Amino acid sequence: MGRAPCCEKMGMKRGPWTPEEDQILINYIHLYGHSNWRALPKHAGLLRCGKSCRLRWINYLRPDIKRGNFTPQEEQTIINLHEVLGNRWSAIAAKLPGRTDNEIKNVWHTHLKKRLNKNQNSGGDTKDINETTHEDKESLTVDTTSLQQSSDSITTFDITNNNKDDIMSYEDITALVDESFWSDVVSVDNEKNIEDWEGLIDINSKLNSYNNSKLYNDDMEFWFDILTSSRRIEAFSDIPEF
DNA sequence: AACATGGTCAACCGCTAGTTA
DNA sequence: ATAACTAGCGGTTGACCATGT
Repeated sequence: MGRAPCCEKMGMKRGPWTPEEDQILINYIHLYGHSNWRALPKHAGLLRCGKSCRLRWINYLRPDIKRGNFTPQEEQTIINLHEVLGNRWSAIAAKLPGRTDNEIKNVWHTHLKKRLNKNQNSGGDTKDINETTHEDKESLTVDTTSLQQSSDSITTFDITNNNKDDIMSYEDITALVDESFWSDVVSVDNEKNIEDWEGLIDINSKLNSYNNSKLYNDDMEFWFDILTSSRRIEAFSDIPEF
């Protein structure tokens, strides 16, 4: 695959955007949209590369951007989604209207990660998913408060083993994350109940596949299987470290 | 007041996936 | 089938600011 030539080689401007540049970009996008980022700066008369324009628009100039501090609910949502999705900032951002992946990433690295580490050291129960233990995998709780923009109610998906008969359905899990995201990585028929593929999942073989980077070249597919199948598998301690 | 240190965040870099010719 | 190209993503950097010494 080829690579687009770097903007600095084209004599493009870099660094912080000026209010004038912002205005030019806003005006242009309002008039013509942004169907082609690469051509946009040229047409708009900006000495920036398309990448830079796109980033500026998405992270700062978009009219639906929500500025200001994150609410405790938003922070909790990030923490919970991060536990499920990992560093998929764009997927997390999709669940936080008005927030950008860059912003969420920054908040995570500057606030939330430290807070979690603190909690961890003081006996807290929230851990990085890469370090999750058997017990952790059995008690992942996802608070989707902010997923429901039009509702004040809190919907919580509890996939603990407190109720072993209550299998988390595929629909439950897909409700947690962006549909398009899951449709990309899950190859199971949507109509099937999770129980239909009980027995098909063998954790060890999946781990082998994962390690071979053949079938599980996407971490989320791997974790999706782990999250769903772990409800059924007693001997989680057999999972090798990787 | 001057300097050091740490936190924050906008922007850049390098890569991959998807699309098109 | 392949190469060229673009959009988008996540990791990283560095400038700026606040706070501490």
